[in-house]
Amino acid sequence: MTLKHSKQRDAIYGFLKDRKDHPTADVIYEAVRKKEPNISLGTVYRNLSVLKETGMIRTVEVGDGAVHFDADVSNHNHFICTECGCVEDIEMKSIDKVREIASENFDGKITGFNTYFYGLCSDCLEKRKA
Amino acid sequence: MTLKHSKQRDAIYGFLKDRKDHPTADVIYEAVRKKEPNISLGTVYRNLSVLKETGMIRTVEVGDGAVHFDADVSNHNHFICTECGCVEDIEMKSIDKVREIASENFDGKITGFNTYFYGLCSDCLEKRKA
DNA sequence: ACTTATAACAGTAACAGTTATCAATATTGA
DNA sequence: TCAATATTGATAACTGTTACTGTTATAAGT
Repeated sequence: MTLKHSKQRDAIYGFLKDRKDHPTADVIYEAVRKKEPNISLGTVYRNLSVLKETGMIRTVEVGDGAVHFDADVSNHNHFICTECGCVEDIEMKSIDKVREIASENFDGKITGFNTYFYGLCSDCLEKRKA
Repeated sequence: MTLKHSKQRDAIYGFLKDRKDHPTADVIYEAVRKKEPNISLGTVYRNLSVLKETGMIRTVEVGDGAVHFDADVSNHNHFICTECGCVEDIEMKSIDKVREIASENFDGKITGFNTYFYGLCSDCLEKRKA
């Protein structure tokens, strides 16, 4: 199945790649609709899944029921605020050490991992102090 | 809202605490039905959510669309096989170091984290070799 | 440019997991 | 035993997502 070009897919990826938050399919749909008013929600889901398969985007499982999407496929992890639900990137040098530690105690083969951090984002932390 | 005792909740927790896999609500429902044939799926969901709120169980977000449940609330992490989808506990001494590393590069407050490991479980690894 | 093959589309119905509603029942404390 | 209310079973509703269908857009060959 060779990919064909489509402006809908362009619009979706174009929107996502400028983003550092991690929108859901629904948010992406509403946003892309401003450029492509006739786009269908099904098209958004279909293309997000194609983009994921081709490795252009990744998914982030926040645990709120919906899947979030991230056009930054570099090796990084995520922080989820338990108060406002926002999702932020979190940079960690030396996190790859984690895989080594885990592999020592496991007899299968570990190919990758995701770490999700929970807590209060700096905004919510500020609001609590006030 | 003070909790009242219920045999349905007992049955659910009783089933879950003997388990080292991480069943979904649906699996729990089918299993508990053998002891409590009249139990409703809604009751299962309701009690799982109560048990989680009271800290007796925790949820595991495997990323397969359904929420998995774990009666082991001790500090441990999970491995998800990308082939068969099974979920296993993974023991890691010194994983708490991860939080420290992450906190250094983040200006909110990190209260906890979950790491999900992906790869091939020992069974699937064996099958591939054969 | 015209044709053909097929990926992608919009629209919508269907689906899975979960939550909410509600009248009836079970548990608790007085 | 009685009243207060948490819990229940049954079911309807809701949400995020996927599948289906007839139509349109894209790419490649002529």
